[in-house]
Amino acid sequence: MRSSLHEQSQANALLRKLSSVADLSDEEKQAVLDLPMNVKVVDADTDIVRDGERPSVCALILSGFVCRYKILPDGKRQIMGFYIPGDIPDLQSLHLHVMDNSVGALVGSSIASIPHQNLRDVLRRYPNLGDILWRDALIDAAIFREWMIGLGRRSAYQRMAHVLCELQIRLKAVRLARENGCDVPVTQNEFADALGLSTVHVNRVLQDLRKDGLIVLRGSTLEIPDFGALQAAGEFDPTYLHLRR
Amino acid sequence: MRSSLHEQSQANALLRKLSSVADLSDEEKQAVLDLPMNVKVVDADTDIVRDGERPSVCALILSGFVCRYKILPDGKRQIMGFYIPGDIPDLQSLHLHVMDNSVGALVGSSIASIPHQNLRDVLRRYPNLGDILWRDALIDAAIFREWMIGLGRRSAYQRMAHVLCELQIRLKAVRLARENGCDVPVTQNEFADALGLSTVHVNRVLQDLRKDGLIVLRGSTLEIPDFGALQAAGEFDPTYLHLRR
DNA sequence: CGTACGATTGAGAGACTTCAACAAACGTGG
DNA sequence: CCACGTTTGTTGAAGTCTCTCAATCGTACG
Repeated sequence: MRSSLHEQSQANALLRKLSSVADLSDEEKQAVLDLPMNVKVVDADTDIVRDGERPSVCALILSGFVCRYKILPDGKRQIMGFYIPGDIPDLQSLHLHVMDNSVGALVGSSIASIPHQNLRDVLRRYPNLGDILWRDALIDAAIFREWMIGLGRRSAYQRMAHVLCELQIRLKAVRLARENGCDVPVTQNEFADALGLSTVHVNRVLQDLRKDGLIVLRGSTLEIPDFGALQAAGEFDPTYLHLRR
Repeated sequence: MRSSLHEQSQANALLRKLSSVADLSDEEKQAVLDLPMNVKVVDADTDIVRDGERPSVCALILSGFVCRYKILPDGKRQIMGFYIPGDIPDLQSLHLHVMDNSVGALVGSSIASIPHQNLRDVLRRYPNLGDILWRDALIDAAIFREWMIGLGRRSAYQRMAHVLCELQIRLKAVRLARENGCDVPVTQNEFADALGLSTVHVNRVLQDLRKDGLIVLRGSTLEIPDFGALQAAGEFDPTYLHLRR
């Protein structure tokens, strides 16, 4: 049997995520559940896919926390996005054969590999499902654009506030956040590489946000006492996430 | 008749573009040519789609030069990409109903509107064509990522060199560039908003690039005497454009 | 031939970086 | 369960890339 109870609960991460951006019929849901998945557990700081590779599977995140990044010739790193359970950070490999960036786990994560071929078969059979995944890829792109805006035109303080709002909302959409906070297993160094800043400056900006009472951050535990205030500080408008309702 | 000779030559812009990233069968080509298109001419500095709108058509660029941008609450602008003939800058609207950015013409341009419904019908009928457009959207996203890298981790000088390389290669892919140069109808102010810089600094960086013999730029006419040198200066690696061969 | 937009220049200011050191937290083995 | 090493966070000071302001210059077009 393809869909053991165990695998179903795993695929649910994907269903939960897809449901947060679109409607699925029961038949489509079952088709997703029937997708063959090879689960593996990866340690923190381990690559899931590497720049230049030509994957034949897609990686669905079941648990953990993952980022997309690229290392420049001079060793600098740019993190281009964070990915959470339910996300498929290398969905692009379905149509773009060579990876132009790497994907790595920030903490121990469990990852399900879905062969491209099976995915393609299902999408041909259920075109609506294809549209939903396409839509998902477009939301990914919308997030890139929003980050570009931050990198190009927002201050360090705003950028940090913005990314924390984004993570809170995205985690909440898949029920992985508390009402006024969430778990953000991202080091200051990683935030720096995501926000185009130095680690030192990230540290100072976080202190400012704390001083202003916008966040309480101890280790990876983030509390947001007043989301509206943080949102205003970061000019965060969730439209770009294209969540339903 | 849908496909008059005139319209065919227009749709060719799209075919030329799609052919630069994937293979199309004759039947698929004809399906593209048969797409109904409503052509309009827009002036420079005119919006084609606006942030917040819910378009029911996609805009195919037949001629001209277009950018995707967003205005921030404080009036700052971030340009998130340049679009050239053959591009469909608002293809996302097919699956993302609300625009989260605007698209505007930088110079007088002619734009063909293709109703979503017709596009959807063709893509259902020719799933391979759907994959090709999806692929195109993924390349768009890859360009966003590359710009993010620039904004986050590259110097102003590198960023400028990089964007000029990108434009030259993309224009060449649709036969709109000379062997060692092209026409770039972008003001220094617009480059500034694209690269996350001030106009003044763009001006100085351009002078540096000229001084170093990497570019000859008079008005909108760009000459690149030694592409390899400009490429090296901007750390430009065309992989992310996912062009064929 | 004036007007307007884009390009250019100079000078001073500011946000963020780099370097370098130290403190705290964490995990792991004895 | 403590000791120790490694990772992560914090602080200070000096430096720099890029910005802002504000004026001037060039040039295309009506």
